[in-house]
Amino acid sequence: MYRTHTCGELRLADAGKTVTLAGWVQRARDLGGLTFVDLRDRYGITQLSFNMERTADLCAAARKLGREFVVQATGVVTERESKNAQLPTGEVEIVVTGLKVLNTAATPPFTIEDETDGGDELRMKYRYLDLRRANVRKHFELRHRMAIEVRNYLSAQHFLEVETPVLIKSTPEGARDFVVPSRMHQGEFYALPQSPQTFKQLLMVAGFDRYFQIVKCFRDEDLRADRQPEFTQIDCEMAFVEQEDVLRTFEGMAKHLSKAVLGHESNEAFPRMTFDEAMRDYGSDKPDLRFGMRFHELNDLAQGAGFKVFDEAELVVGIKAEGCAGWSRKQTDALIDFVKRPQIGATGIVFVKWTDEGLKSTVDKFYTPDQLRRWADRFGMATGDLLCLMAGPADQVRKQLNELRLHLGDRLGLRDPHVFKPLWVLDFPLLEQDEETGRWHAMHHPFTAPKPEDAQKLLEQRDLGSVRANAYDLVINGTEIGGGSIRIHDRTMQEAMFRALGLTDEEARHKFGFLLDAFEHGAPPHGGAAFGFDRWTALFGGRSDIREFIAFPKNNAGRDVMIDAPGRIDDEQLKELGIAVKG
RNA sequence: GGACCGGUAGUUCAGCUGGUUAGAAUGCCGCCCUGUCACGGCGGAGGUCGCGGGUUCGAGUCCCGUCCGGUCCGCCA
Repeated sequence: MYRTHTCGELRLADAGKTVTLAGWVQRARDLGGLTFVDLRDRYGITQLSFNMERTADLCAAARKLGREFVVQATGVVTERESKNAQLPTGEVEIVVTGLKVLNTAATPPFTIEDETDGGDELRMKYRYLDLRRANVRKHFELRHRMAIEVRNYLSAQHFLEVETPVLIKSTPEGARDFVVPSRMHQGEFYALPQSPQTFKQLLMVAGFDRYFQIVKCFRDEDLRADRQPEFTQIDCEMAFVEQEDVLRTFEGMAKHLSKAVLGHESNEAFPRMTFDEAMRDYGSDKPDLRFGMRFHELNDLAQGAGFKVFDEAELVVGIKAEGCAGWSRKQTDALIDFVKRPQIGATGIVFVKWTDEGLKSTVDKFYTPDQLRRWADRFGMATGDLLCLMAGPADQVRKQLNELRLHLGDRLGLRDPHVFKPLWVLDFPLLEQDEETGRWHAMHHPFTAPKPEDAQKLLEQRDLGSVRANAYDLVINGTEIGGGSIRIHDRTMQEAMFRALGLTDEEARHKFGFLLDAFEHGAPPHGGAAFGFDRWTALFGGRSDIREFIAFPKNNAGRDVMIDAPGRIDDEQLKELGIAVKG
């Protein structure tokens, strides 16, 4: 037997017991006649004590222990002469009577401590050492609790967990697929699923009624701090439901997770906003509602005064930064620099500040104090506030002002990671048009049903841009946590959708014939949702980088720097697969 | 595909408008120390300044290219 107890459980009440512990050497402190060793495992740290007078040989051995050696120690639990209140086990120590080195260890390249000296690159290369750190491990404990509670909730709601295949067929709609060559069918490829979408719909046709799965999904697209090529989704589908049923079910799940995992309890219904409202009031389809700064449009009050930038703009819109009227020229210039960066690409900001001397703007020569007064009224402005106004093409300027709003939220400390503000965004457009090619793309995915009142437009392929979908996103703190829709369950409608997306009937049959066929065999009305499990966990963990919550993540170039993947394969393997690689 | 930030000791970093032997902290090694817990004291080793080219009397420092890491835009049905 390697151990009788873990390193986190012994207390004063255990004094006198003879125990055996096993773990890693966190640190050894050699005081000359006395040596202390902090022994660490997943559960905590327990101090081992060695005394030169009583057990000289053991003490000598303890002095030779290096950091991260794996050792087994037997001894008597003893009350400490000087206690450590910082440690749960701090009142006791093990007076060691037997010590065995189970394995030595090279000096680690960074310290295994909460405040490590290791940079990201090293931490990822030696991820197995990084994961020894308590504050990294706690991310996985959180992830575990989240998964357990998702299962608890959904199971109680009669959802059935079903596994769907990972080797499927490429359907190049939307994201790029990862493909896997087939040895038995040379020249043919499987694809890894971007989501189990069609399979879960088929499970509805199968009459499973309610399905879920915590499942890996794959998308061959560029990475971000919150985007990995393989990620985990809480994937759900329900039969015989309308949008309201789905929203209620998953609002319930979000509240359950919040309560069970974070201890936050609330009976308040999540606020709801249509896509159009979100874009108009926040310039984003995922507004961060932890703070205000709602957009207000000023075309009617600001145009026609001879200020060309405003007069010629499609939209004049602004936000109010409370208490920022005292900002210096340098500070406001920094905001202008921020929005002028190529990533945002705005041309500038017009400021209006309300100080003790009254309203003052950077465009005073075009507007009377009375006019500025009317602007101020629209924003509910008070002394000390600062207005930031931007103008330009509507879509563009909304997007730019959204960036400025989030930036100001950060600067003013209004985005507290421990405050959670959920929001349902509803009524997304079914389709969006590619500006260059003029082609229509599904905004959510091609299985999303149009709103019943817009269904005729889709069937007749007219006015496609105005077709709304029964699609919804769950947004928390400005992060898209998940989304879903009521699906098409009718062959004719699904064919109309594929046609709108520019697929010929033949292409549609070739790619999705199995689904179209299934719709002719008694497909029930159904709908569902999917949630980004990594993102949700990171959010509850107060972080925005999902890599911190994935045991072995990829770097920003899609590489696993620990195992050095992707890598080349042998010529022999290539030959078996019938694949020739250039270069 | 694009923009920006970074790369100097095992590690985290400093190194000014170019200047002679490139520093600190920590880690590591050695010696000392009987109540430490970030133990303490003394001593020591440790560097192709990512790589290549250029400018210059002289480059860690300036310029060009390149590689690596990170953030973002595009992309992500």
